[in-house]
Amino acid sequence: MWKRLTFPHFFIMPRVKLFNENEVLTKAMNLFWKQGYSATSVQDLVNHLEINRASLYDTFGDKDQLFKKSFALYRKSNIEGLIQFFESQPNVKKGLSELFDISIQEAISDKEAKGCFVVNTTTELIPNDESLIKVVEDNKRNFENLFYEYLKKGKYNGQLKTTQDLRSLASLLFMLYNGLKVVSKISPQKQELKCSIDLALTLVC
Amino acid sequence: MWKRLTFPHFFIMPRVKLFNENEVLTKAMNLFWKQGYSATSVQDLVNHLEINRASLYDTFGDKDQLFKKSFALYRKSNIEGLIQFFESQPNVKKGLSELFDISIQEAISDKEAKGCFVVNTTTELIPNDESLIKVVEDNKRNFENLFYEYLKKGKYNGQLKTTQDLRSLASLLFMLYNGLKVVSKISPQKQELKCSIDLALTLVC
DNA sequence: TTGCATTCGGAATGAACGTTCCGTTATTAT
DNA sequence: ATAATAACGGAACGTTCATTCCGAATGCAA
Repeated sequence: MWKRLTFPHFFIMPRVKLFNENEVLTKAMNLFWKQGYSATSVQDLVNHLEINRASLYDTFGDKDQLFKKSFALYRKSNIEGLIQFFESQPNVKKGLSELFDISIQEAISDKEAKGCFVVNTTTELIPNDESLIKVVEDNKRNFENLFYEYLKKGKYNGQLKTTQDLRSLASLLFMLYNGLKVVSKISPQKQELKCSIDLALTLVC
Repeated sequence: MWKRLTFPHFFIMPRVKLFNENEVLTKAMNLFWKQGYSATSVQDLVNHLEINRASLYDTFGDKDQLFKKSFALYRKSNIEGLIQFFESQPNVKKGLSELFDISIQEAISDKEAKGCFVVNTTTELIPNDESLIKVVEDNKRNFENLFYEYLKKGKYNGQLKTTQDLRSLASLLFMLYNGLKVVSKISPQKQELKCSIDLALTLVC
């Protein structure tokens, strides 16, 4: 951060940050994701982020703000990842199938079994934290719209023959996605999860 | 609680509890259900349960044990409720439809939007609390088995014509149930939820 | 080199945490 | 009435909580 004085030839360049703000925010995101808001203490954060207490407060504000920035980072990369994925999958039926397969694979691979940060936050803090309600509603709308547009694309190019209401189908897929993220924390068994999902995806035909 | 001395004609009946243990446990269950484990302090419990701090510790042990007893009470009434419900619904297709309808209605009616205690606990404490893993696994198995037996009954009495694998269908229903409980916390809108569920239930035919 | 803005390490803050303890009160069989 | 016992109210325990503060260290422009 620079401070520009009255005379433009007076510039003061103080000591620079010794850490990368995005890297640290990612670390915070992973810790909140794993442990939730309440169970994560500032001391936990100081330990895992490997920055000073004061630096944490100077850079990110208090615990609340750091959590919200971490949560925003997660949602952003989640949504952007989904957009990119759909763009990379011209076959809608195969794309949806692959999307859930990847989710299952991620759930199995994650030894910390963190599940989904949005799902975890929803069940932990909604509706007690009013400032988060709009955020998760918005996230839901975004997800469902992406599903809907993708389904619509498949319908119009003839890949999907279904006569079901695509809005309902989109919100069902979102609901299923949430359910998968919960069940994955209980028993992350590939075959069982895959059978359930494949069965549900017979609705997309 | 009695203490029987050596000579059976010496009985001592001390002051009795001034509260109903089950009523208090139900209150604790509702508070943990609403707020989660970490966000609920012992002071919160003392306030809401309207019993003394010492009585709480004397009767239920520490916070951990009180939580686990509350959680067990929830699971027990949940499972027993499901068993009774299925027994009261001879028509399997209609029974499943009604079950989810009731869940949706409950979600909309609950102004506290507590969701499902098991789902909330799973996302908050699994897998960080090892002692709970078996418990939620067991709960999942119970639910899926109840779904499975109910589906099997429908299949054999001719109500269901589906050729799908009933085990997969049962675990899909459980996954869907979990998803519903999450989405209900975000936007408890009857019509949207019902459309999604009805669409999914076309798989049970 | 000097001066300054910022980071850093760590102590310090007061409040809240879970838990324990104790003196008092209440209940019941004798 | 008395003795015995548990519930009760509330203070007190040591710990951890989120947050603030301060002196020292650091890096950059002049």
